[in-house]
Amino acid sequence: MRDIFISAGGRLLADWQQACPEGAVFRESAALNAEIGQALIWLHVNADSTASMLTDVTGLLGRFGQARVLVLANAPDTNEAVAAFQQGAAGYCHAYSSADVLREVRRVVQLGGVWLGPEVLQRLITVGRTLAGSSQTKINATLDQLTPREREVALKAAEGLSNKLIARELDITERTVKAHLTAIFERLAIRDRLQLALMLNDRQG
Amino acid sequence: MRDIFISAGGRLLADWQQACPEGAVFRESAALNAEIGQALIWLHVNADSTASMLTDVTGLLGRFGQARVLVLANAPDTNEAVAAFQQGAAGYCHAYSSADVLREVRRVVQLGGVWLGPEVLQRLITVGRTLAGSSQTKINATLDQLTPREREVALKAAEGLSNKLIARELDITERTVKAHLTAIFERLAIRDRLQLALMLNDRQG
DNA sequence: CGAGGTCTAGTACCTTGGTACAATATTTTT
DNA sequence: AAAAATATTGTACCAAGGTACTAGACCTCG
Repeated sequence: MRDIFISAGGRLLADWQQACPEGAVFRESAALNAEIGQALIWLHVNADSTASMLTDVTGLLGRFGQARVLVLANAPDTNEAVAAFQQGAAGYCHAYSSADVLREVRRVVQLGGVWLGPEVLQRLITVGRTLAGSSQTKINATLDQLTPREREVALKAAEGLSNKLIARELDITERTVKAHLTAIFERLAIRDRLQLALMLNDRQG
Repeated sequence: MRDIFISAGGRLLADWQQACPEGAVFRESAALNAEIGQALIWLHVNADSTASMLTDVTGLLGRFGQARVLVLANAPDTNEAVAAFQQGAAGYCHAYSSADVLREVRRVVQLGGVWLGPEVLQRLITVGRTLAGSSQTKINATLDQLTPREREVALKAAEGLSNKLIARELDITERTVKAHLTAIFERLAIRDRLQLALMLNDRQG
């Protein structure tokens, strides 16, 4: 797995070079255009550019689906770290980490894992899991507004089943399915089954 | 917040009673039919019934959106615990936990938190986060199969926008949007935009 | 018992989504 | 330079989704 560093400075810090002797450096993410395959992209950012960092992470992952992106922060910040992970980053660590630490990070990420520092870990447990929970209860609160039969129809529609199939599975006519759906849409104040699917399948919190 | 215990035995263990003097017991989840409001449901299960436990958790949450479900396991198992949380459980602990532990669990859950034992915690971090990561890369791999323009259309369609709106936003005709979508459906081997939304919005791993 | 909610369903109609069968221009790849 | 991929659009057509208006059967609650 190739190591690619993206740093405005355009040069490798000593520890980076020690950890990844083969690493290549680019000044900006836009400079990457070739076929890089399953690369490991180290994105070096400084504290005042969270927004652009996030854009870069999503951008890179969008362009190079096989790659994994790691963020190297000059001034690590837990909020920024959480944001980075939410964008799909595979790791977030101090830019001035020792070569030993970097090698460890590299190993974990290369094996398909995600590298988390202790503070971030703590945040992800509390925030992340709380959000997941609240998301679940939000979905239940949504379903709560519906009658039992409507719930059945709503769940099947949100899975992507057609009216015809739902009708067959519930042993009612397609017309009745439509009746339920119309009621559902009105009660939940949404337009169509796609909105319903988005409401019921959204586990982001 | 009322405490409701569901246990095949139909009686409270000593420690449960000590932790929740007001707790009511039922022999099965089906017995619950009244309006229970914001209850705390303790679901007692034994090791050989993971499947039915999960059904009960989802069932209870479906019927009582306001309630929070805790699982009490005779023989705690990490896999089962993870499964329980994925179904929306707010806690998973040993059925023979001491009253002190139960009170602590209760407090956390009541405050909107999720109670995690140390082993489960470890699992959720490694497994949970890895899955989240792989889910993200899976989405990127999906988008990778599309041309840049198709990606734009796909993302907007997955957000729930109509063809007309997508056309307006991208400043092309609705016909062109349809052309892109047809190409997208064929390449991803799916039937319609709802399947697309499910593919691109699924963050479950 | 009557009011209201739930579940069911018919007919009719309109809108949206998706496909078939094209065609043209531009860019990229070979 | 030729071939292939990409981006655009047209006309036409059919299927599916959704709404309007309506209505009977059943159940629960005051």
